[in-house]
Parts: sequence; C-alpha cells; structure tokens
Amino acid sequence: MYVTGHNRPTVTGHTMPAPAALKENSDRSPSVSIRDVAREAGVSYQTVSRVINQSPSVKSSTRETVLDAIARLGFRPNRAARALAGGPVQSVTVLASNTSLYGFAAALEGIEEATREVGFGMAVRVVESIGPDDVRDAVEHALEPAGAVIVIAFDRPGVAALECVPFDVPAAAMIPAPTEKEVPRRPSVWIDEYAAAMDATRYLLGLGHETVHHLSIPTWTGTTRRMSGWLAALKEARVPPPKPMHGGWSAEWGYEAGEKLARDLKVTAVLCGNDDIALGAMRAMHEAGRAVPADVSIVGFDDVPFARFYTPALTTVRQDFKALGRACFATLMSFVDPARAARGLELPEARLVVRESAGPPPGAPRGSSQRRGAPSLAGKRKRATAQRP
Amino acid sequence: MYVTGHNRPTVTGHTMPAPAALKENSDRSPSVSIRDVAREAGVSYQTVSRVINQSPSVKSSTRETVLDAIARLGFRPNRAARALAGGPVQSVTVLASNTSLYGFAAALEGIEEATREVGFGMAVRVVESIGPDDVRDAVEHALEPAGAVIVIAFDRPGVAALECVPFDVPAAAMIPAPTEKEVPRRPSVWIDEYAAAMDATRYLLGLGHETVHHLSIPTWTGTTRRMSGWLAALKEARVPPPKPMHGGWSAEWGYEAGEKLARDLKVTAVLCGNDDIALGAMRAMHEAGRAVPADVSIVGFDDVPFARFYTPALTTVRQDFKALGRACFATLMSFVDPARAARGLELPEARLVVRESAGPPPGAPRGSSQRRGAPSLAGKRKRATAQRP
DNA sequence: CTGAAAGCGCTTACAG
DNA sequence: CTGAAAGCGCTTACAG
Repeated sequence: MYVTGHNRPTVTGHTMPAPAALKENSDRSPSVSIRDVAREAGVSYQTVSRVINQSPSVKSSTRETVLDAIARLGFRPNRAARALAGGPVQSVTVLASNTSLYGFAAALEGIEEATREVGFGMAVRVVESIGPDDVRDAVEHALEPAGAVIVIAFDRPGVAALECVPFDVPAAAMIPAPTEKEVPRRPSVWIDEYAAAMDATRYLLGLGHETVHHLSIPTWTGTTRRMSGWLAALKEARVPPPKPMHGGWSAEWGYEAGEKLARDLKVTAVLCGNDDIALGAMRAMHEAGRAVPADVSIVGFDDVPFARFYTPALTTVRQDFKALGRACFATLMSFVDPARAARGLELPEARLVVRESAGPPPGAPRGSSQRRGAPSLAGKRKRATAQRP
Repeated sequence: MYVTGHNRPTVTGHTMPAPAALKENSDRSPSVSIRDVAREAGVSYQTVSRVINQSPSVKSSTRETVLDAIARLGFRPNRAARALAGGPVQSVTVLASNTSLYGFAAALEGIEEATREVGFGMAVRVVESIGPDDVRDAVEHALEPAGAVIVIAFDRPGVAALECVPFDVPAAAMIPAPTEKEVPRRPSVWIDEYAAAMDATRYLLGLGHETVHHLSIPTWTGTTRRMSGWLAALKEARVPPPKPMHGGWSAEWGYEAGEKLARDLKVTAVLCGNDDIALGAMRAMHEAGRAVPADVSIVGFDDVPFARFYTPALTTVRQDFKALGRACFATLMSFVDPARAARGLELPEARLVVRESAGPPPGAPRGSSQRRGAPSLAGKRKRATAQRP
C-alpha cells in the first residue's frame, strides 16, 4: 500500500515554443556582430574590437559611443570566434576524477567563483581511472575548446590526467602536499597538512591515549603529509607507530577498517585521513558497541560542512579547499594573463577543530586528559602569495 | 605548541618548462588542421571534414585513409572553429545556484557522464541570487561558448536563471515536480515525490505517532510535492496537519527549526524536506536531550550517501538525482540531436528507505508500532521515456 | 561519392 | 588614435 503509482510520466519533454513565441522573448536578433555595432556607432569594426578588449588606445568619447551601441543592440562577443582568431585565453577546463566528494566539490566551487570574477568560462571533465589511453583521450577531448587546464590531482586518476596534459597547454594543478625534495613539474598548489596532523596526534596523545592509529587516505607514494605529521608526533612522544591502514576514500571503507579496529580493545584513538573515513569508522565503532568518544576517540580530516552536526560532533582538521581552488586558478592566471591574476591570496592553513568525537581513553585518571595541554584553536592565517620563482 | 609553522609557502608557482622541454613532450605540432590531414591522406579537406563528422557519403576506403592520417598526425578538431562555422551543438552549459549540495552535485555528475558519452563538453556557471540583472548577465555570459543550456531550477535563483535563457537557445531544465495543472514552459524533467512523501508519512503514522510535523525545503509556490504527499497522508488518517516550517535548505536551518520543535514535547515525528535539514534536526534533538528515535522520529529526504552512516542511520526517501541529470541531458538532446539522444531512460522513483531514525513514539503500547503495516521497500522501478508530445 | 567556394565573428599584425 | 587586410579552422551549401 505504500507503493507509488503515478499517472504522470516522471520524465517529460515538452515541445519547443513556436517560432513566433521565440521572437517575442528575444529582445535582439540571435547574432549581433561587431560589424553591426560598428555601423550603429559609426566607427569601424576594429574599433569595436578594441573597445570590447579594453584597449587603452581608444578615445574615451569614441569608447562611449561604442559602448552605447553595444548596450542598444544587446551585443555580446562570440567566444568561439575570439578563440579562433587567436584572442586571449578565456576559459579553463577542470580535470578531476570526481566532482562530488567534498574536497573536489569545494575546490571546483572555488575555481568557478574565481573564473566568474574575471569572465572566464569553466568546463569540467571527469577522468576515470580506466587506463592511460582513456585518460589521454579525456584530456585531449577536454582541451579542445579550452584555453587552459586545471587538474585536481589529489588521487591517482588525477595525477595520470595531469601527466597527459601536453606541455604546450597552460596548466596548473592541485596536488597532495609534496615531500621536501619533490618538485612538482607543473605550477601547483597544495595544503601542507603536516603540522595539523601533528597537532591532531599530539592532541590525542595529550588526552591520555597510549597511541594513535591511522586510517590513511590512499597514497601512491607510500606516504602522505598527514601520515608524516602523525608519525612525527608519535616519534616525539616516543610511541612506536601502529601500522597505518589504507584502502579507500569513502565512508564505506572507513566502516570496514573501523570494524577491524573495533575488535582490538587496545585501540582507543584513531586519526582518520578524511571525514568520510571518520564517519564510517564512527559508525563501525557504534555498531561494535564501542562508544565514541568514551571508548574510542575519532578525529577526522577536512571538516566537511556536516561534521559539526554529527553526533558526536566530529573533531577534525579543517582545510579550505575552496580557497585552494581559487589559489590554483590564480597561479594559472599568472601565466595566462599576469595582469589580471589575483595577488596576495590568503590561503588559510589546515588547523585542528576540537569538537566532541575525541576524549580521554576509558579508565584514564582524571586530570591526565590535559597532560600536554590543549591545542590553540585560534584561527591562524598566513599570507601566502602565488609566486613565480 | 600546537600551532603550525611551515617554512614552505603553502601556495607555490613554478616556472613553466623551457620551450625545449615542451617540444619533447608534445608528440605533434600544436595545430594540425584538416588541411594537414587532407594533404597527408591525399584528399581534399572537405573529405576530412566529412570523415570527422561521420558523413555516410564517404567511400569506406577513403575513410580508412583519412582515419589513418588523422591518427598519424594526432589531429583533433578545433571546437571553436566548428562552432563558429555553424557545426552542430557540441556542448552544454549548466546553470545552477550551487554545485556542491547533494542534489545539485549528483545531477551535475549525471549530466557530465551523459555529455562525456556523446563527446559533448560541459561548462558550469553558478548563478547567484543577487538580482534579475545579474542572473541575466550570468546566463548571457554562460551562453557564449555553449550550444545548449541545462538549468538546475530546484530553487529560486535557478528558476530566475531559467526564465532569462533566451528562447532561441536550446534549453532543458530540472525542476521541482509541478502540480497537476502546471505546464513547464521548457522541456523539463523532475522527480515526483508525492507518493514517496505519502509513504513516509504513513510509515510514521503506522508506527503510532499522533501526527507528523514537516520541516519543508523552501518553496516559492507555497507548496511542494513532498508537502502535498505529507498532507494527503495526514488527511487520509484524519489528522489535522501541523503548520509546516520552512526557511532554508541547510543543516544549519534544520538545526534551528529542530531547536524549536524540540521544545514541544508533543512533537514525536518529523518529516524533513531533505537530509541536511534532517541531520540538523537530529542534532538539535540530541542537544535538547530528546533521543532519536526513542523520543522523536526523524525522516529525511534524498538519501545522501552518508545517511546510512549517521547514528542513528537516517530513514529517508531516496531520490536518484544523477539519473535525473542524465534524463535532463537526454531530453535536451532530443531537440538538439534527436538521432543521438538516449531513449527509454530508466528513472528510478523516489522511495522510502527505512533505517534507524524513526520508531514508535515514547510510551507507545507494544504492538501499535505496526498499526498500519510496514511499507514495502522493494525497489520499484518504472520505465520512463523522454518523450516529445 | 568528392572537390572548390564562401563565410562563421572575431583577432591580430600592419598601415596611416 | 583609427581604418583596411588577412586569416584563425572549420562547416555548410553548391557543384560536379
């Protein structure tokens, strides 16, 4: 009895309005060209071109006249023509393996905003991890209409895509923080989560936990900056590091890993590679009858928008992927159109946000919970500049 | 002591590789044109054009020769030129007020997949709700490189954007399910959640709740199909409907609304307009000391990927926005390129997914919990076709 | 089935 | 400061 039964199609198509209706609604002819504007303004079409390209060498009175004509006619330049005629780059194609996971989606938002502000278009192409050929295909396909490329290279497919972008195409990438000696081969931006991961681990240790386990995000270099920070904090406290686990980015994987960890009663604190993993791990703990944070503390990474609404609210490390997206576009612009590139961008650092999912270990003596003191949570910002060495 | 202190810039830019390096990595000259291919293949460039456009009127041996030359030279057609020369539409611009909220992001994913499959490009432009002029601006801006437009018109800014799309531009929209008499003015797709909302409400009533409250998503028509379904189930049970609340889409708003509801001890069941609102409401209940589902039952809408990992796992109504995105692109294609449009698309219906966040009201007599029987949860699918009446 | 023409709407040089 | 030329890489007709 609870089953739906519509009489209406769930997907419908309606015929396009009749041509007559079309005319009424468009207040200008489909194609007003610069020649039309030129005629209207009584100048040559080259002058119109100069005006729309903000050329400084146009008398201001002429400019006014042209601008008026443009407004009257509702003219807007044709991007295809501009691109074809060798005009400046006006669009970016973003290559990513995913567009809905938090980090990716937020980065995309940042890029979109930044492109919009300077009148760029933004195309998006998902690159799946089928194989090198497919990646190359995807890249080439994506490049066609685009002037420039941004690759979200947080994961394997992303990195593969980045490597397939021909070097004659202006490109910038968002990458995992490289280690000290690594030098990205492309203009790149990243958030270095080393210090924040160290903070988070110290915080857990400070709460009285014997050790801290780590559920890592996937890595193809065998390590991540998050992992290094975790390791460093453990080393600092002379605690032998437990073997980190890794295998996926998702809550599903976090759940599976959490199930394993839940069986070991000595596990009382887990630093997760991202909030999705943390959510899955919390769920697994709950199902195993291990209360969070009473029995086991969970700390995430990223601070997804919903983290503060979880129960318990998730203690996590905040990262500003949106700002990172903007920064990436800015560094791309510094090559493509230096004059218009954003300068002195502020990229907030990753920082620990303490909420409810971590606490003292079970049976910890009262007072040991602040053994090493609580971390400072004041928003620390650092001025970072997209620079060209 | 927990404060970060990097020595490395968080944002870096690296110089572009030297021209020499560029050459090495690009296995073809930057611009191989159809004329180059024609020369290589020993045919005229028109023939090349025919081959890349899958014209049937090319001798297959000629086609082979040309395809060979294309592969050898690494030729790929220039989209700008194709568009300018009046070639067929090859790209879509998606207009949306948001790209990261679940429904929007999932729809975008579906559109992207569908475009990729047919070799279309996809641009994305966020339309902010600043004012009609800005929307029109955004639309016109977005249209430039694009051949066609898809508007995600779930909310006000989306609807405003849709209305600004000139009728001479092929466009399709994803809209809230219209009421019986409404006739969308554009080719549109939607999910009708009436029946599922009714199911959910009946389910709650069946659990023994006196009534069901509703935290609605924003609406500009005063109602939604979700609300109608909720109302219908209440009416069916002869329960006078409590006044629905609305004000936002977010967990923040759900939290605020939940705080108010938590004060009223007679509130034992809440149907939320989406899962974010539900998450916020659950959190508010938790903070108010009202256990979910022991004291109050919460049901969401959408089934976001994390709903099953929440604690309690969220009982909600699943909607397939990704499929909706694909369907929308398919209906657009049926106008733009009927031959290549996907047919007989399957769009899963919205359906209730029972998990843990709803249960009998506090103090309910044992056995009343199934008063009206449990809903069938079997996946019901319905064949829906993108049709042109 | 294939070739020669004209042109899409712009932008760069190049002239004055 | 402004105008006349050539051409970006393709696609449509139109011819044969």
